[in-house]
Parts: sequence; structure tokens; C-alpha cells
Amino acid sequence: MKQGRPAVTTREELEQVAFGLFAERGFDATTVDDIATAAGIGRRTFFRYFASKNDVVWGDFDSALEDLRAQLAEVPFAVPLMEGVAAAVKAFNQLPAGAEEQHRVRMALVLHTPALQAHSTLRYAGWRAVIAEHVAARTAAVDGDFGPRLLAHQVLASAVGAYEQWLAQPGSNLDALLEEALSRLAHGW
Amino acid sequence: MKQGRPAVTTREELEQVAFGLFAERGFDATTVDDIATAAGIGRRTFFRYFASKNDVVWGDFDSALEDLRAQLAEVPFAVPLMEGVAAAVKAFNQLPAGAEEQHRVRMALVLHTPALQAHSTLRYAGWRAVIAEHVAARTAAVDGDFGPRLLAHQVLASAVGAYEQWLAQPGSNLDALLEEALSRLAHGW
DNA sequence: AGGTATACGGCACTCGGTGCAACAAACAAG
DNA sequence: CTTGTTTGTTGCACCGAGTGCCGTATACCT
Repeated sequence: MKQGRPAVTTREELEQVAFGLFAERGFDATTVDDIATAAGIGRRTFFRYFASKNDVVWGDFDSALEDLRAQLAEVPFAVPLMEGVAAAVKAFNQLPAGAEEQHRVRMALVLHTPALQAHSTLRYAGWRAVIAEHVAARTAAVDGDFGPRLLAHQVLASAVGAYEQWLAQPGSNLDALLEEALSRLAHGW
Repeated sequence: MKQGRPAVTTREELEQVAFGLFAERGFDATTVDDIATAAGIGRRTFFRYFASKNDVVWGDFDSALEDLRAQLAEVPFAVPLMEGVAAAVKAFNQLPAGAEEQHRVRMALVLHTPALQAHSTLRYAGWRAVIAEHVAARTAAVDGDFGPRLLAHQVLASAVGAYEQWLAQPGSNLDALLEEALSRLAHGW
């Protein structure tokens, strides 16, 4: 069944290697060549695993998005819109115990490195689309309506704001920050 | 008094040339060489006028930010926070009659071109900083407080959402969309 | 043993961006 | 008019990300 030459490494392994280098010399000072060499693969091969150097930092964000989509779909229809969204967003950002430190490093990279800050917008678009889709489905919005898109923007802004605060304040509680940010929003919806 | 070799062109002129090419072939298919050649300058010179190809699209955003800052500073202390912010944001996005079409083109580029979407985040950071600074000043927040940063994120999200809607719906009213988006937020603050 | 599917990775190229150094054009002072 | 100073232009060489092409390597299957 399993035909073809076996892959010589994995995204996870490359991620490990790359994060090591990023921690050492910083994201910008690490070239794709550095990563490839450190991982013992060809530079060209690196780009088979990740579409760009930026994408390394995001792990498999796409499957995480699928989880979010599933989370949202499971929310009972009786639950008020914002309540369900807030619950799903918080669940989305719940980390398995022990992964906290790693997640801090990852998010610090994303939020404090200009190149990654910029790139993040493209990833956020997919995230917003999941939220907007859910909102549209739950509010009987017609295509092109303002509501879903706007709410998705505002929810994302709340989440990013919460993350910034979480990173800026060591020891703070991400879940509580998300709750605070999203409950502010809820008043308007 | 006016010493030195005179500049051979201006940012505005380069902007004109560049927008012409962008309209013709699209942003990505236009190289910096194309712009420089079309403007009759050297490629290296282009980068004396704009730090990057992306920045061409933003005109002199920095001075616009200064206007926003001034707008906010002028808001009487008696005016409720969100009311003042909303007024300033709407004023910031008020266009001189006739400039509407040009502004649509500019914003469509920013919001619909991946490379520019990504870059926009870096510009937005400055914009958010202006808002956050104002909010901090008007709410007696101490440094590191969550409020100002979060509100800035949410206000920006509202504005971007409004712009997206404005672009998606020909004939829609940007000011009204901003009003709607920001009034939603106001309930939580 | 031969075929096929899949992954690796070198090569050459494009494009954005930068540091450096030479050159050009203005004005001012002698 | 010449010389110096200031400021702007531009070519050159280089770096790094990203891509298309293509030959090669390594698995499994018949």
C-alpha cells in the first residue's frame, strides 16, 4: 500500500530544528539554508515541507482550524451566539498541560517578529473565515452581510489583544484574558 | 539656503506611476524595476523614496496618523470615551469629495492583495498605538494595562471590517459602516 | 527483474532589499 | 571662475526567499 520513497523527515522535526535556531540567533538571522543544513536536508526539500520560512512557526494550523470549526458546529442552537463563540475560541486556545512554555515561545515569535506579524494576517484570514461562517449560519445572514465578517474581525482582535497581554504579563491567565476581551464584545451583539 | 542637488521626482509622482502599473498588470506582476523605469529613475533611487514596494500604496500614512492623534487630542474630556474615538476614526476616514474613487482603488489593493494584506499589519500597529495612547490617557490606565491595547485592537478590527464591507458593496456608505461597527463596540466599554 | 509511485535535492533563475562608492548638480565663498 | 560643501542619483555587487525543472534515489508491487 505504502508506495514511493519514504520521507526523510517530518514537519514536526523540522519545526524543532528551526525553533532551536530561532532561539539561538533569532528568526531573521536564521536562513532557510541554516535550517535545512541543521536538519540534514536540502534547501529545496525544506520548501516541500513548508511553503515559506514563516509557515514553520505555525505548525499545522490548518488542522487546528478544522478543530475550531468542529467545536463551533457542536454548539447547541439554544446557546446565545457570543457565548458559543467565546466558548469555542477559549477551547481553541486551551493548551495541554506542559505545552504552555512552548506555546509562549511560538506566540512571542509570531507577535514580536515583524516578518511574522505581517505573515500572520494571512493565517488569521482563515481563522476569521471559520468564525464568520459559523456566525452566518447561526444568524440566518444572507451572503454579503456585514454582521458575520465584522464580528469575526472583532473576535480575532480580541483574541490577539488577549495574547499580547498574556505575553506581556508573565504569569497571567490566557483563558481569563480571552474571557474578558470577548465579554466586552458580547455586549454589542 | 537651498543647497544640494534637487530631487528628480517626488513620492506623489512615483505613486501615480506605480498605481498606473498596478492597475495595468496587478501589484505582484509589477516589479520595482518596472516602476523605476516607468518613472525614469534608477531602481536604487526608488528605494530612497519608499522603503519597500509595499509602502508605495500607503502614501504618507505617517502624517495621516499625526492628524488622527491631533483629532483625538482635541476631543473634550466631557465626551464619553467611545464617542470621541468613533468621531475621530470617522473623521480620519473622511475623504475630500472626488477622492473617493482613488481611495477605493488604494484600499482594494491593500485589502485584496496578499502581500499588502500582510504588510498592512505593520502599518496598523502604528495606528493602534495612537488609539491606545489616547485611551490610556483618557482612562487613567497605568502602563501595561489591558484596556487600551484591547480597545485599540477592537477599534481597528471594526474599521477594517467596515472597509471590507465598503469595498464589497459598491455604493455603500463608509461613514455609516464605521458608525455601525463602532457602535457595536461601544456597548462593551 | 522491471515498473511505478513518491520523495529528494541540485541548478538556475526572479525579485525584493541593502551597503558602498562614485558621480552629478545645485549653491556659497574666495 | 574656481573650489568646496551639500545633497541627490545611480550602478554594482551581494544576500535571502521562493520557484520551475529535471534527474536521481528509494520504496513497494507485479
